[in-house]
Amino acid sequence: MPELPEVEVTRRGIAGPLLGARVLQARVGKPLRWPLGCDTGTLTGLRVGEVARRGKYLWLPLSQDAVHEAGAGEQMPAVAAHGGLLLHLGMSGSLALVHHAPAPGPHDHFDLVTDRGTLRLNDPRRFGAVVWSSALDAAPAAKLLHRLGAEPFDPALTPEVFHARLQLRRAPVKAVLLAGDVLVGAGNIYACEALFQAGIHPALRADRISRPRAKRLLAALRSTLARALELGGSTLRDFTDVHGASGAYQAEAAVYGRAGQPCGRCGSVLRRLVQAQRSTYFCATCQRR
DNA sequence: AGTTAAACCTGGTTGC
DNA sequence: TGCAACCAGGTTTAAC
Repeated sequence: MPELPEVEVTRRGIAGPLLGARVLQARVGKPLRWPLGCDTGTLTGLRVGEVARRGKYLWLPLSQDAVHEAGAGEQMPAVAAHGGLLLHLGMSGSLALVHHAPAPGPHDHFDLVTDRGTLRLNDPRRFGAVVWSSALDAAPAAKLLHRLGAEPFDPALTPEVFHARLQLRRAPVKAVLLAGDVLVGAGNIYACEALFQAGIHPALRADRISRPRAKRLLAALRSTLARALELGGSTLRDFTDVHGASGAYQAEAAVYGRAGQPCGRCGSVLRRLVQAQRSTYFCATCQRR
């Protein structure tokens, strides 16, 4: 489900409302990809900082108040707890922010109850994750983030840098994009769409992409992700923003999920192939090796 | 070292 | 209608 646009839509939906919110309680449901890594009680009383995104991960900073609020005689930890939650929406996850949360449904696997509302993770397939980490650059968060490639809109990712990184890879360009270690954010939908827009065959080896074509691919990735963000992401089945609204990009997809339909540019029948265990959709006429 | 399968889950759709 | 097979926005881990 969630690729960079969906995760960023989610981040924008929760960052403002949750900034400065106090955690009243946390609840975990069925197991997700990894255990939370702390007792739910550890989160109680902490305040939420500025929610950030790295790739498809969200980071919710949580820290003790600067002001010591404990009354005399109350037990306080010697060192104030601070850290945060690293969240991933996996394949089918979405976050909702509601003021009066109903009883959790069968797929609601994490609640962060705050004085500004309840942040609830719904994730039928449970490939998502909510993991406590003492800092973004400490384990376990650092271990999960360190392999990630460049942010697609990072100005430091120039066409020259992108091309140079692709030159090091012999795998099909589609597989390299999905791996996320050159550039993060593009998942199956947007990798297919960007390759179509750039006119590049998905099976082309990454190291066979010329400098001009790499430049065109980077531009296509950026415009595809930016357009999806404008439309609130894509909703195939599960994804909604924090208010429950669906994305609209899927209706604009030129190739994704359209095998058997005519290409909107040339009229050829769009095709599907499997790469790295994922479906790739493409136009064999418009996309050249 | 670098690329490719297997694994984690649930549920909707397709086809016999 | 029932049931099996296949498919789905991801990514770590193990195996060639």
